[in-house]
Formats: sequence, C-alpha cells, structure tokens
Amino acid sequence: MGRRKIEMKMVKDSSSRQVTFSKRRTGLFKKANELATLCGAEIGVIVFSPGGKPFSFGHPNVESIADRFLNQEGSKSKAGSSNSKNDETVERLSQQLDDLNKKLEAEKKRGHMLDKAILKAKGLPLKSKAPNVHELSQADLQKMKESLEQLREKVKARACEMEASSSLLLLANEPDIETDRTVAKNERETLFD
Amino acid sequence: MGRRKIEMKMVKDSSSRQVTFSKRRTGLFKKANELATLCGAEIGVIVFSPGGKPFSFGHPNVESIADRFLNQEGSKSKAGSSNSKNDETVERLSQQLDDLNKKLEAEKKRGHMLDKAILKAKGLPLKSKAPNVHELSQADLQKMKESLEQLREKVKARACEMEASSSLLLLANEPDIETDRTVAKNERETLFD
DNA sequence: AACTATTTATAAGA
DNA sequence: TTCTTATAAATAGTT
Repeated sequence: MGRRKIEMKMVKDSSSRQVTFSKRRTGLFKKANELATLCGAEIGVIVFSPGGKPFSFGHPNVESIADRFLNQEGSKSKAGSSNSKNDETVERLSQQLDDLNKKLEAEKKRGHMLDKAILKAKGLPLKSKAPNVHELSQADLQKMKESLEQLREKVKARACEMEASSSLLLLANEPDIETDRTVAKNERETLFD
Repeated sequence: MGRRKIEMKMVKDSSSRQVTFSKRRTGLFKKANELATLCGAEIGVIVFSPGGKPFSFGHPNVESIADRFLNQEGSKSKAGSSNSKNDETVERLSQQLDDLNKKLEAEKKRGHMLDKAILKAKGLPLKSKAPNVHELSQADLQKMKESLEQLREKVKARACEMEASSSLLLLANEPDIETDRTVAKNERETLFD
C-alpha cells in the first residue's frame, strides 16, 4: 500500500504504529460512513487503541446499533412505561446527531476547498496590465458576471439555510446553549495566511 | 472511485445498491481486520443491511467489544436505577450534540465570512462595465473564464461545495477588493493582500 | 500536518 | 454472479 507495501503484521515501531493507527482509524470511519450513506445501512464501529482508548463511529449512533445487536435474540422485555419517554429522547437526539454530523461534514469539506482555492489564488500573477483585453468579447464578460452573481446567490442561500436549521435545533434542544466564539476563532485563525 | 466517481448519496437503483453494499461491506471488514492486525487494536464492526440483516466483524469478537464499550461509562455512578443505562445514553448523546453544535458554529463562521467577502465584491470592476476590466490581463480573464467553465461542469455533482470556493477564487484575483476591517483581525485581515 | 508515489478499493462492464 | 479493468481513493514513507 502507498509508497510501499507493508507486511500484514503488527507494526513494530511504537511511533509508526500510532501514526498508522490514527490514519487507518480515520479511513475506516470514513468507509463506514460511506457505506451507511450509499446504502442506507446502519453501522456501528468501535475501536480500542492499543492503549485502551475507545473510539467509535455510529450511524445513526453506536449505542443503538450495539444494543440492537446484543439484544437480537433476547428481544425486549422490561419495557416499563417510565422508559418510553427516555427512549423517545434517545431517538430524537440520535436523529439530531446524525443530521448535525452530515452538516458538519459538508461544511468541513467546503472549508477545506476554500483553503485550497485561496492558496491557489495567491500564486497567481495579476501584475501585468493587459492591453489585449478586448480579445475577450463583451458577451464573455457578461456571462462571467452573471455566473458570479448566481454563485453569490447560492452561497447566500446556503448560509441562510444553515442558520435556520441551527436555530431550530437550538430551540428544540438546548435553549440555553451558548455560542462558543473561542472555538470558532481557534479553529480557523490560520486560514487566510 | 473505480471506473467512475459516484455521488455520496443513497444509490437509487435497488440492485446496484445491493451490489455496492456487498462489496463495500467486504472492504470495510477487510480494513477493520488490517487495523486490528497492524496496530493490535480491538475492533468491533456491526452492520445492518437496509433489509435489517445483521453482519459483524470482531477482533477478538464483537460481543466483548460492544459490552466493553457500553459499560465503560455506565459504571461510574448511579447503578441502581433501572433507567441508568438510558440516562447514560442521553447524557452521552447530549454531550456529542453539544460538541457538534460548537463545531457547526465554527464552520458557520466561514460561511459568514464568505458572505462578507462577496458583499464587498459588489461594486467591483466586473459590475461596472469596462474601466476596471482593462486592468486585468487577458491571461487573468482567461483563467477566470476557465474557472467558471470548470465550475459549471461540477455544479451537479458538488453543488454546495465548489461554488463557494470558485467564487472566492475569482474574487481573490480581484485587485480592487478591500479587506473587511470589521472582522476580527486574526480571522481574515490578511485575506486578500 | 502536508506531500506523492504506490498500492488498494471499487464502479462499470463483460 | 464472478471476473476484469480503468479510475478513484487510501495510505506508507518522507519532509
């Protein structure tokens, strides 16, 4: 695989093993997510690192998958009426979690591409003042302008959509949640440099 | 992937979806096995097909992994209540939700900044017919044009992702754009210098 | 954390 | 379905 093929046995060097673990765990979760998305499957993945640290991926969430799997034969029994409310809560939270996860994924992807686009743009010349500008037809320029404006609209629409759903989520679930500006700042302060 | 790249959405055709599910489930389990082997990790993977049929992979076995995962937190306090397990789950999910909400907030900021950049771009050269356009070289215009054309091709497949970055790419090439001083400085002051 | 040279995974097609 | 194959994706080694 990759730059070199590796033997399928325990990686000896502890440091390399940690790196491999991290990379492959990420890859595994991604694959699991793709399988869930493409096929509508419900998936739970639980990984304990060599150090015993737990990681998990779940669609819609690990707990429900694990429960369902473990109780496949035993079926449900002790269904007290006091549990039904909690069950509903779990179901609702799970759905919200799933939804949020999807949105986050989309946003992260977009952000990453944004980074790349900006880096690319920085490398472009732009110094020369061109005399041959007229070789592009006015029609071309008009087309470009229109496209740009369409894009603006789409971007705006998307921003609004996100804001709306976020607000809804907050209202429905955490009325007193606080917006964490610190996280926002820290996560992207090196973006545009 | 493969012969063609596919959209990351539910495969519509039921037959194709079944094939995809089968292939990717195999691939996922193989990856899980490799991770366990290479890193000495303990892994459990549970998959319910769209039809509700269960599949699982475990190293050393799924049950022990699932048990360990479900009980690792349940042991910390109130063990007497019959609702404790559900309560733990709710608590866990709530925490995840909270965390995700914060991350979404952070990502949303990117969208807002995009908006600001685009708003700033209004009243830029492209809007007024010609004068400022002459300051762009033909090569630059050609690049912009090509970017737009590439963009159009990709709109179908990646509607929400490419348009934003492409817009910014075009805007970033704009020599007359101003930075928005009202935004916190470590967020974007050096954006378009 | 980013970068590539390669290896793997896999979507279509036979 | 299983096999093939062209192409996309993952990733080992490196910086």
